[in-house]
Amino acid sequence: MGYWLMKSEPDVFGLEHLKKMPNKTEHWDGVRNYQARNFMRDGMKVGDQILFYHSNCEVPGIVGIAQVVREAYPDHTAFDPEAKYHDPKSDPENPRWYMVDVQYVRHLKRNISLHELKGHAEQLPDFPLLRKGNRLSVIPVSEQAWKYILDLE
DNA sequence: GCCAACGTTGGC
DNA sequence: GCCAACGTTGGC
Repeated sequence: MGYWLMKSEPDVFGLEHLKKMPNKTEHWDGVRNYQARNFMRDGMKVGDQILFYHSNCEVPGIVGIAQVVREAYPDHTAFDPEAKYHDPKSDPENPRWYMVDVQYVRHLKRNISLHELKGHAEQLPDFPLLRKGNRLSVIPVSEQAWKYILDLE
């Protein structure tokens, strides 16, 4: 079983939004970073668990859990000239960007803020979120880090 | 709103 | 292939 962390801006699409979607499921479109794409396309499997992280907000941190319910397929929003994340270099014959479908699992009993996580940096040596300048929106999480973080809950 | 970090673009 | 310019992310 794989573990991941995905960032989202709660003002744009937060965990509450995901919970209210039909089937509590939404496609994770708009990823336009090659490293993040590769993690989604090559790494994510159905059933993988996701730490849902809120960024760019009052208290950035992990707020809940989601899971992968569909493996990577072309992000069609890249083909649409009207779409915010349109990419003229991506087309249906040769898609450049991919997305997965993500389903709401649950909120954490309490939010685990970035600030709090920083206090556990020693126990989370490989946790990319704590690295300076980290901007990836899709990040693999080790099983140890997954368990450690959920034990904080 | 500021700014550091970092990815991408494009001229050469 | 180098690197300056530029755009974006995201914490603060």
